[in-house]
Amino acid sequence: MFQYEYPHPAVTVDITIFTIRDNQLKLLLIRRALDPYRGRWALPGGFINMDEDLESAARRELAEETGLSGIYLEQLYTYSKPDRDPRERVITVAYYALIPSDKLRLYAATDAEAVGWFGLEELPKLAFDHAEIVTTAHERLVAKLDYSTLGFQFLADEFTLMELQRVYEIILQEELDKRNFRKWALALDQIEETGEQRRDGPHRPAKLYRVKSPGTVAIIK
Amino acid sequence: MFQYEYPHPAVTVDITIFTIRDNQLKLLLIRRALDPYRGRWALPGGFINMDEDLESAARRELAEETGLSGIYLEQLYTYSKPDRDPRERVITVAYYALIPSDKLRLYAATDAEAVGWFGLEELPKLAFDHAEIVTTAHERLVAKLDYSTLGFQFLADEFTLMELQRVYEIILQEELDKRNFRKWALALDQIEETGEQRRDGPHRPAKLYRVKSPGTVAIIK
DNA sequence: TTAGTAAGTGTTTATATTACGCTTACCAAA
DNA sequence: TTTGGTAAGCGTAATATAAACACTTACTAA
Repeated sequence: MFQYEYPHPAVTVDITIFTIRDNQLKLLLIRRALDPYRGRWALPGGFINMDEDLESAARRELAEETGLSGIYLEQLYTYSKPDRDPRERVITVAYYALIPSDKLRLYAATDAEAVGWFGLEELPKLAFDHAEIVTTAHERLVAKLDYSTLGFQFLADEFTLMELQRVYEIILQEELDKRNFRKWALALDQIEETGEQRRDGPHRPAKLYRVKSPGTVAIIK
Repeated sequence: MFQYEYPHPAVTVDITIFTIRDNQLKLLLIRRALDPYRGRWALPGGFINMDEDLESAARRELAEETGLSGIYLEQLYTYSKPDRDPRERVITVAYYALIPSDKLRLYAATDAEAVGWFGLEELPKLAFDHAEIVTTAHERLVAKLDYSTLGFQFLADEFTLMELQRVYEIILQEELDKRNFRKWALALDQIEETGEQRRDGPHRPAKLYRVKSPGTVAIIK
């Protein structure tokens, strides 16, 4: 038992994990095995430990669900409506993470009976205020694509310019001009040729690129 | 006494309150009357109540320090290093607020023995991790000036274009071209003439403007 | 009437963004 | 070995946006 002179809220982290799969922007949901909202789909997350900061807690949860570390992760917003959890006062700090398409493999964690990737247009009804969190995370992702190199985080270490363009087209939901896109991407001075090529079908092979400083997201413009 | 099965952190809000005064961007600090960091300057803030959400708590603190309500307030970031407060585990949700220069009058709150406005170049040593919070708040303010109408929040209900330009010059720390600035400001379609003028010194009177939707901050571009 | 002050106003130039089609390298089937 | 199909790769002209730049106007005070 833990006692305090004044009441304290519980604090959780919840993570909106995005990836690109099947030419769609998808996010990871778990089906809750426990009350409240048992059986309902929800964002992965959980209570923080007293000796870890919030980002560590988010990375711990991320690793539990996906087995991945070293993933791009950013704090999104803190949600605090007094009645957002029926059990007790719970404040949640939301994060969002971006996973390269080639890295995704899922682990079922103990507090979830199922786990799955959902397109944004086909989301089930979510537990708590998670639908609101997802909307905010999506807005942030779309906005930040414009003025940062966030989009590169969806790609493997080596990628073609066409793969990069597809990431942008899928997230922005619009077709982009090939020549303008390539001009723009190269002018950023954030990627470089590896010297290798990828042969992939009955056509000219594509040059492979890598980001110059992987892991870091640059603000552009 | 309040008991929990698992340990819970305390949760506070801290607010970086900006205003423009004496041709400088200033922020409000209080001198702490209580331990820890007694006598040290700090951001205004305090513990949340269990029946209010974080924004309400921030507005409550803001009103206690300044007597003002209806002020622009935005959540900034949540700070969570386990040892950031020597008393116990405290997570703080930082907000920032912008106060029109004409509205500022200060009230000394009970937990502060003094209160004052400080330019960013002349900040005293701050309690906790408040220096880091101030830096982030300042970066956000500068960044957001560029793609939103945040800057208008520093002005009274009626203002001249020169006053608006001064806000931008002070925050961006650079001189702006008068004609280009006015062209830009009017093209935003966010302000309108009141029809009134302000006579102020031995020169041509300036037209007064008002924002079309006060209180709302538009994203521009 | 004159001198001083800040408000108010357009045009030109430079830079950034958008629109747009053909050639190249490779594969597979005739 | 030639031919047809496929996606990769590449440059220029048109338009839109941003930057540079100086004089006139309305008022006050001496």
